[in-house]
Amino acid sequence: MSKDSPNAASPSPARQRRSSDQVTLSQVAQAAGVSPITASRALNNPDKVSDSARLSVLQAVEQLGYVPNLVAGSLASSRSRLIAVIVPSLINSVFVEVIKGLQETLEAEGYQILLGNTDYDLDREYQLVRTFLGWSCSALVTAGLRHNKACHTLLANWDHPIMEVMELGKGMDLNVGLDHVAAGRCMADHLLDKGYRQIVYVGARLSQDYRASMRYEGHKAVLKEKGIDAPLLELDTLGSLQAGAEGLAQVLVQYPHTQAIHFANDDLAAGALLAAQRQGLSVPGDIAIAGFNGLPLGQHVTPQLTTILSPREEMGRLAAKELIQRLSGKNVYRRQHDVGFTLQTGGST
Amino acid sequence: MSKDSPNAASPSPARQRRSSDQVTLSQVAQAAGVSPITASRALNNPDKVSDSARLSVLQAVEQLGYVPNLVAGSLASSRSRLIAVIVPSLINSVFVEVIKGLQETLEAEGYQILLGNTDYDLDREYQLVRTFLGWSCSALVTAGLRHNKACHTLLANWDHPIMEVMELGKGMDLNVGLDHVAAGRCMADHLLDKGYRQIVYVGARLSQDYRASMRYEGHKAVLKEKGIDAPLLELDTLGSLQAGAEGLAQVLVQYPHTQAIHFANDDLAAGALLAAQRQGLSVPGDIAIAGFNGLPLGQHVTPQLTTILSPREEMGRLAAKELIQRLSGKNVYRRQHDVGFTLQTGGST
DNA sequence: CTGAAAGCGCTAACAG
DNA sequence: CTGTTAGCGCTTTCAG
Repeated sequence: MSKDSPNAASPSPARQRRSSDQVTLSQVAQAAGVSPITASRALNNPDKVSDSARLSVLQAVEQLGYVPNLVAGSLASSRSRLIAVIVPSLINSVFVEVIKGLQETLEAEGYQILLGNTDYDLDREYQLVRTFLGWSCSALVTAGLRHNKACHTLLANWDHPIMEVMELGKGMDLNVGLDHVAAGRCMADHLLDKGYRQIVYVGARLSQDYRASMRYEGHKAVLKEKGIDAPLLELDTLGSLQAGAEGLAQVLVQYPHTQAIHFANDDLAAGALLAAQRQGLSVPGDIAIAGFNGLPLGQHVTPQLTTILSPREEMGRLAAKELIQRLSGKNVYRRQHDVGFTLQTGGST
Repeated sequence: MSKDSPNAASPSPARQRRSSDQVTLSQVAQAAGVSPITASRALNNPDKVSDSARLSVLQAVEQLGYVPNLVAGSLASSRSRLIAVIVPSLINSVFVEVIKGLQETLEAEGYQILLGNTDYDLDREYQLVRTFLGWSCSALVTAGLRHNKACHTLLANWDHPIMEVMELGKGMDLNVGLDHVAAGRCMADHLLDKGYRQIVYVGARLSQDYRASMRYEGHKAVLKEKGIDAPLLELDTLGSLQAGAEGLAQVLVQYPHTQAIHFANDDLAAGALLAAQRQGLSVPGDIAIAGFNGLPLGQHVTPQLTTILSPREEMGRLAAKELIQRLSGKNVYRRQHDVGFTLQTGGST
């Protein structure tokens, strides 16, 4: 009268589930002549198992072609080794470089990246965060410190590490980035040093790329301190070489006496520089051009682009290292890391 | 004498698991006054539930701040809405553009991307595939048709869609890409048309970037047909503007009579073109330069770079669409899509 | 349209 | 070092 007897007139009828043909850990254990939990330990905590047990388990794994079901493991342990990474854009190479730094460091530690793209939409970010929390991610990385209210609430109540990268400020947990206002000031200082007084700041979609507008704030502050106007030209197209060329054209029309253009990034700046070249304008003779990011491109155009170099891959690597520290139980304090930036003076100013 | 009585002297002592404070679907159901399964249906199959039930469930979700546990759902249903995407590099913007196309299409359908980077290492690819299969991914996308044997076996026995992108050929399942040999032929034809006869092909790490070497094969075949030598210069550094500049320098030394350089990609070609500019070499007067990819950069340098445009984001979008078709049960046939390429003639040749 | 029961495959907790 | 037991939170199956 065993409960499991197939013929028993038990109240619960035999209910079958479509069992996938996947090899399970129990099968491995059986083949190895140990209990499932020992097989589990042989794979996840090899030290806590005898050599002979470990060996026969590994052998059985090989033989049966066992692939661990990570979903089941995560549910049971409520740990996933999944790291959510949320960026506003993949077109902008800047974020990709941060992802690269994150990825090479995290993957080496056995973490996997779950990638989300908000397209600069904070509501989208909230949706992504919800989804990712549902995957019991071990940690979450977002580009930027700004979130909508729902997202903020959700994250504030989440008890895993949160890493906010790119900019520096009052974050939710961990923070690795640089001071964009200071970067804007730095470049403005440089342009003033060089003797330019008629300076236009050109950016693209600043309401979205608010870090670029922080740089403009720094830029403007410096000029205001000297009593100099800081006109702003905002382009409607995304930052790109093409947009930079258009930016140059618009500046020449709207502000004909301009001596220097401070572009929000190197894509725009290089686009303008190459366009100037095509039009026979001398840089910096007719007009000086500066950018931000320190993309390789800027170092290969003639004249070399004056820009501010930000350590993007390094930012990703550092963020990943901090997270790994946290996830291994160390470093429980909130931490903020300023990765800094470097003014790179080229011939374009 | 209830089994669950906390004071019962039952043989199984009360074993507690650290229950996370997470709100569960059962709690939602209870708050809504329905059974868990009805709550589940209200969220996943809204049509199969009465309006009143759906409403009270959604209300309870809101009130309790319920976040679905996707891990548990996946385990129970063995479906995950996770798509594994494996690329060989994130530095090379080409793959990022494909990812972007995939991502915008997949995310719109509620799929999430699990990102892996092999660094051009097929063993690493195998490891990633194993891990990703463990997540019960709904489908897998890899860049390229080459896998090691273990990986091939694993994938051959996997019963979910597999999409191989970038190149065209005999794939495992679905395939979206372009013919790289033909692309190489196309550019070689163009260079011959223009009257060049001393042509060097310059690539970087061709054993890794085997698609570039397929293009070289096409290039070589065309030249051989005309009885013309097709010297190859292989750089040891990764493809970049810097490497392109070095490539130019090496060609000028090793093959001083060279009339044209066919570079494996636009990064190299643009790097060479900008370097030529700095050195006062005339392009194409002193030396002609051609690339591959159709990066925006090539259209902004002077002279414009002759290149072959490949529709990368489009490739990602198409791949995603095909996968979605397959995942919704349609389109059960093996499919191959040639996205083609376009010769873009610039002033550099 | 709704519900009860039975797992998905694995690991935490406890006991030997 | 090894095993037993009981879930993780959800969805499937079957039955109303």
